[in-house]
Amino acid sequence: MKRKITLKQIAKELDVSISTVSKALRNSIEISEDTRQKIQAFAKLYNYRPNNIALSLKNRKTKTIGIIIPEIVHHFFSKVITGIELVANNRGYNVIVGLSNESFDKEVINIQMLANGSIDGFILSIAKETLQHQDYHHFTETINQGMPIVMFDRVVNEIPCDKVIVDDVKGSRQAVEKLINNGCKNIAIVTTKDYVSVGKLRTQGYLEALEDHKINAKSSLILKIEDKLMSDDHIDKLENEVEQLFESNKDIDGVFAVNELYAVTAIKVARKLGLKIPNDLQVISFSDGVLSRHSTPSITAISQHGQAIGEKAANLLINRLEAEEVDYDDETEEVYETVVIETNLIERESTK
Amino acid sequence: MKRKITLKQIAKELDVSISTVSKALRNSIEISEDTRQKIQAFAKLYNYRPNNIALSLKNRKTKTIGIIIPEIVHHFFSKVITGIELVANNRGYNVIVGLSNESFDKEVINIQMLANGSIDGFILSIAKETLQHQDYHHFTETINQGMPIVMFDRVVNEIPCDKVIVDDVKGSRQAVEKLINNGCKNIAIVTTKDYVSVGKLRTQGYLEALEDHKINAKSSLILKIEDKLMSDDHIDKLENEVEQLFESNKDIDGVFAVNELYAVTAIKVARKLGLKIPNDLQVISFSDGVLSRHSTPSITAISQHGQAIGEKAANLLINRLEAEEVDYDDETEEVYETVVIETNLIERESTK
DNA sequence: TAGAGTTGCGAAAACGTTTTCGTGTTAAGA
DNA sequence: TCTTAACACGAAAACGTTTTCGCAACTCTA
Repeated sequence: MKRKITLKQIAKELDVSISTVSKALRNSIEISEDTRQKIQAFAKLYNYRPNNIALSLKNRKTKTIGIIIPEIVHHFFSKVITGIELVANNRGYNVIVGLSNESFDKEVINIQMLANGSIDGFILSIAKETLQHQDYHHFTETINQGMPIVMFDRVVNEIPCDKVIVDDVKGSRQAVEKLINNGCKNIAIVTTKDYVSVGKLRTQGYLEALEDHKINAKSSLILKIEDKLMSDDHIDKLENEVEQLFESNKDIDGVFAVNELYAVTAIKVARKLGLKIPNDLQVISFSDGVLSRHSTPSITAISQHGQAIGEKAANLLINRLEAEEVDYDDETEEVYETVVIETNLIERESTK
Repeated sequence: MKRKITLKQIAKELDVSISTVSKALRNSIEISEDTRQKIQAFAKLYNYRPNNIALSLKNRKTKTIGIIIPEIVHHFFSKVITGIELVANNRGYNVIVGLSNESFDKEVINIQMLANGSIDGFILSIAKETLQHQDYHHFTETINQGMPIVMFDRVVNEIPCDKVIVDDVKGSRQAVEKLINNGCKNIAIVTTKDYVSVGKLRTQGYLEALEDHKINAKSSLILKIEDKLMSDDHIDKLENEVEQLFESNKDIDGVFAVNELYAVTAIKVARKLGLKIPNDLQVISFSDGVLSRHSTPSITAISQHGQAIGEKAANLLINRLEAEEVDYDDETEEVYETVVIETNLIERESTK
């Protein structure tokens, strides 16, 4: 087992100085054709590659992006990572992933672990617990130390950084409009409690769509699920709640679900109650994942374009990182961008 | 915007030497109580944290694990990452993720990018293209340079490294046995072409189960799908092939699918043909993901325990990394471990 | 042949740590 | 008062690079 070879070792073997080796390998004209070839041949033979850590230390940048997301077993988030990784790799960056597990503490720890030189900047989506605490000091501290952050999806306005979001309100409104245009008269929403920011926004979109069409929202048609029920253990509890919704509102003919799981659950319950989809009941889901595509019937869904979000976020971050190099004028007030990625509705079998 | 503070700056401010600062912060008894407190207070005030890159360079280890997987938008792989991240974090390591996209070239590039000092070791699952090429030089080179690798799921025997796998053959055999015991007489398998290693193994398990029960395998009941059809674009092509299978074998009463997508497709087609599940047809899927759990009917599936695989792989790798430190006796022949994670069958509505 | 310019290479600093070793000062013991 | 030990701290090396600067040894040119 041969350890990785270094400049120093090459220099010693070939009886030249370290500087000469370095220059020769970078094709400096300072070095004579002869020595250059000799050194390059030797380096190739021993498969020399410069040590990344040493380079990072010298250049004071790591060419690595830190990603922190609430969970990874999730279609949307993994799509985003795919997008980030794609452009990061193309632009010569690596990605290092931390999971917050929706926990505030883990989020803080992850950020601290990475913010000490390991990475050049963050791309992240905020943990639910953090959103509840409304404690964002770890973000501001990081930014104050000169490390840029790009937030996506779950963002908060008070933090000065670039953001990439989908227009949850608009997407939801379009979905509900679709139901209305398809003839639905009693449209229910299955959503989360309001402290989940996207849930709240999607509910808002639902309400706006109804209002636009002069339909009175009925609170009995708004089912707000406790977020903890998302876990697979409580799936029957979720079903019960949805079933109650249907039982006490026999006239429901459309359902807007703020995520895929709520959508499939609604469909499952509806079927159990003898409703035909899409004839008796039409369903649209926010989030276009594997469930929407492959369950039967397939579900009309709002695509958030996770990969595009990831790509955009990565480009924003890298642009900022590489702009900093030129612009040493630290006094210029930073101006941040918020990019909205358009959603679109993918029609499938669950709507007419 | 204040840049991150360094030992040097603290030393300068407090008019002591760098060594003193370093020692004071590490609570060395060499430093007097007074100076120690003064330095620690100052460091705390300025929120000093040692620079990870400098530490990595000095210690010649990064406390970072490189993960390379074929894709991340995939329930199994993201579960594995969750497991890896969990134990890595607990043991003080970060994870850096590279995606091969099933491409040989991207796999090689990713390994080279990370193998130059960025990480201490790899956990990876081999890309399909690499398996076809049967070109594993990038793995052996990495190992020869003293960087340990742990492979999971898609492994190849000729590489000397630790491995974590599921027993695809056994799991499949159990699934098919379950179908047999449930009274199925004509069990079809929907699998991949043989060059996909796990597909081949799962087919083997199917055949073994039949043989064990003295049932003659019929080639007409074995549907081998071209792997490219996994992509969402070719979903109807997949459906056609499955439909043909059913059409030309009206007596099929059980299906073993080597992945979730094949299973839901089989169910979809069967329903279209008027078959009731599980009465007319029972279905079992390899891989227990979101589809098995949440489609209707829910699908009996073989769980591979992705998270457990990730945890085991991470522990194997870190154990090896930390063992190396003690054991400087490089001449001892390395002995590698292959851990088999038991699968188990999760019964749901698609079987009786 | 002296002066100037070119060529080819090495020394050293820097990035931010940790750690070994050395050293000056003070206190204690004889 | 002298020796020794304890104490408190600093200098420097090392990790592996890149790059600036300096300096010999040439090759021209006049």
